Amino acid sequence: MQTTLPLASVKKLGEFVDQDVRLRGWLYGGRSSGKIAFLMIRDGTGVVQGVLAKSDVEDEEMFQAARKIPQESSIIVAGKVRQDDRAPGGYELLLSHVETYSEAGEYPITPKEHGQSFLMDHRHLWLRSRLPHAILSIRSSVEFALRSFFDREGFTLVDAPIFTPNACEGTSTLFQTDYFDKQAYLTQSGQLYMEAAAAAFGNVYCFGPTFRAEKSKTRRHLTEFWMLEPEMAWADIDDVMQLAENMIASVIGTVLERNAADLATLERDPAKLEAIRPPFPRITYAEALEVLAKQGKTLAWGDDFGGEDETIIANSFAKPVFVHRWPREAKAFYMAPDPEDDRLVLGVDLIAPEGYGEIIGGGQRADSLTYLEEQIAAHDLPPEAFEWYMDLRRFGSVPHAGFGIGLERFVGWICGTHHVREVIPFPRTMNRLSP
RNA sequence: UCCUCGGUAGCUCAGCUGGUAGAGCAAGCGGCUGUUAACCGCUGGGUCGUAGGUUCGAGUCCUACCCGGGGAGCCA
Repeated sequence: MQTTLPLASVKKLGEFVDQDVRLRGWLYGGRSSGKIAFLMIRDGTGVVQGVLAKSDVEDEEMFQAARKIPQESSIIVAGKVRQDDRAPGGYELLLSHVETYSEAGEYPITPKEHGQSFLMDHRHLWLRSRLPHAILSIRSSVEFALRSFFDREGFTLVDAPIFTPNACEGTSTLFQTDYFDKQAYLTQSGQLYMEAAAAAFGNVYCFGPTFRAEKSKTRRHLTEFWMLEPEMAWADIDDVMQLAENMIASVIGTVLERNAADLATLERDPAKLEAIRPPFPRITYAEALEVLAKQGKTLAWGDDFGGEDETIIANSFAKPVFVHRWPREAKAFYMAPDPEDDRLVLGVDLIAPEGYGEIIGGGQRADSLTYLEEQIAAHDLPPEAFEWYMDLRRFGSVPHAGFGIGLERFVGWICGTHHVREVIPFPRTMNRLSP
């Protein structure tokens, strides 16, 4: 074949209309009749229909061979790009040459329906299919948009460690591992490290995998998930809410701009995302209890919300909703006390619309050394594990605040997926460690 | 850990009050010049999750266990 032909990609076919090009990819599927064959060719950037007419190819042998190429074989083709409304995507390739680089065995994922479990067992192959491809493309945009947003806002990326020496919020949900002659744990959160970094750089964030050994089997849980955690020095709970809503609006704007085709593949209505503009509603924990009571769901003061409660609250608003000022017992030891009500701490959660639940948790951190010492004792935590953390209050303590956003819940909401395992390339859940 | 639903061909499933295994798709062969999860014909394909039990006879009923889906608690 003529290797001098320009190499095209499916995404850029529009630049080669009426030209002969080469394309390298995989056979996604196809149909054929006696004298014409349609090959769906996938190259990673998209899928294009190749049309192979018996009269157009170099010899009949190539036509007969091309009809029988097994699904997902890697192929190199040549042909003329043509605009045609009959083709999905608007362009098709009038093939003159089809060459198999590596013939595939019997491919397990067929065009018919499969169960979740079967597909996840073949996740390494399932990634090639349209829906996972669209979802993971959006995930890539979200990560890009998050980093861009924080970079524009003047935040410094400071990577937090994955191995941590001590159980900071109880051991039951931590993965334990041997670390030479000691025990180590996989990180649950980079927050305490970000508090240290904020005193060095001002505004910082970390972004990486975190681990929870919770035996949770729900559509919102993974044992390994990605979390982005910004932390700001000289900041309070209101700064947290403002940063969070600007971040979410910015990311959604990027996805709407870059991934319109992916959202269409997922049949996700962009109008629901276009409506997500700041400011988001802000209600206190006490007000949230009233919202629930009006819907006939009465909770005692101090109770945390279940998944169903979060959905009721979310459905009462058109946008994501902040719930702030929580009972001290419901939140972690490092939360700053509310100066106006000592039963409360300055924590804030953001509940996503449409039942996607809590996607952000954060708040203002306690900056008083004596208050923190009391809280560590009250929570029965080993004080020696927090010596370095207490140093942050001994050497120039400032009001500071931050939050963590769960990437998979965020992407799941944007994509409208049923389960968070669909939005991470290789999910880790209680019952799945491979592929 | 608890509650709940499920495990039958490569896949998705049907299989009635117990009577000896089915469909569609996939695969293989053949046909068809505009297909969109193409269509038409033919062919091959099974330790019914595992181990016991009841019965003349178990995919079907009983017991235990294993595996998976969904949910609760906890969380992002």
